[in-house]
Amino acid sequence: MKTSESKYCRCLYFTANALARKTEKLAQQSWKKVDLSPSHAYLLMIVIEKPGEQPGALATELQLTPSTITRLIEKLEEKKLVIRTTTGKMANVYPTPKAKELMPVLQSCLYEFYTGYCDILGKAESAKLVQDMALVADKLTV
Amino acid sequence: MKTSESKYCRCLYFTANALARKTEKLAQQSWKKVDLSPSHAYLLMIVIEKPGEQPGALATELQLTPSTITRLIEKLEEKKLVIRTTTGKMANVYPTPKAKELMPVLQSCLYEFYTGYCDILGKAESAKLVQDMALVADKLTV
DNA sequence: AAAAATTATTTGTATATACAAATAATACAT
DNA sequence: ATGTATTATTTGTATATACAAATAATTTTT
Repeated sequence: MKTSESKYCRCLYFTANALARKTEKLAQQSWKKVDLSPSHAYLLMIVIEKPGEQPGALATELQLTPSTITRLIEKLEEKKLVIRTTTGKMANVYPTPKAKELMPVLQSCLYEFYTGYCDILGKAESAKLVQDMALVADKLTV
Repeated sequence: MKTSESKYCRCLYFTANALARKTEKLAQQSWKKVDLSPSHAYLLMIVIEKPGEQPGALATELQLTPSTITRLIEKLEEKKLVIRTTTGKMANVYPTPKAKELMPVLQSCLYEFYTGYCDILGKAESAKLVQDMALVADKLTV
């Protein structure tokens, strides 16, 4: 079945969302082996790479709202993968040793995901699309 | 602020989702005046155009799951914009007169949304992107 | 230095969507 | 014709995300 048969389904809203749902599903597969959703996995990788970064900065980096970051961190904390220290109004998020040990597996999940879609779409084509989408997302930022 | 500063944020998953969130927000603006979410509005327009279509077919057309369609229909029913008739295991969804009257406004919302992003992105460029994304979504369909 | 404004984070609640199970009806096989 | 399989829809529940309000701390103004 071809994507979007209706004339109403040929617009940016529809297509962007449909593609996001498809990639979400694909990514979920790739990170299933570490029992993390893609969002949790990306956040965790950033925290491992930049220990102590603040929720607000993480929100900016991941283009999610602060409240969403709080929710993601809560779950990673439950899983003993990060800890939060609060000094004043600021919070800092650090990876636990358990998280650091997990890093190679996380990276292999990322690699698997990446090669998975490159196999289907072609490396250059998917890189181009990612770049175009990022550019458009920037332009649409109010 | 540029989209995705982290090296982890340069992949299909991240970019597709970020773009989808941006367009979702933009679309919400456009349909606010009819007090409908973009998904509800698109579904309603299809129902007006193809009265009596079944939930399963609507799910296929909108690339959403049947359960999501049920939920969307429920809300449109509450708002007296559609009615559902159930014959046997099948259901048919019809627009109410109220919905038909609303159609021109819905189309003007769609037009506003469309011209809104074309103004920012360029008509040809956005058409190209939409086409590319649809193609990729198709290829990623398992 | 006290009051007001700003900033960072969290919490309560809401929306969009999906998965899995339940339900119900039709079609198929024997 | 009866039992089995298939199909269409709905329901219960879960996830991802956001908005608005609440909280708490820092900075600015007076």
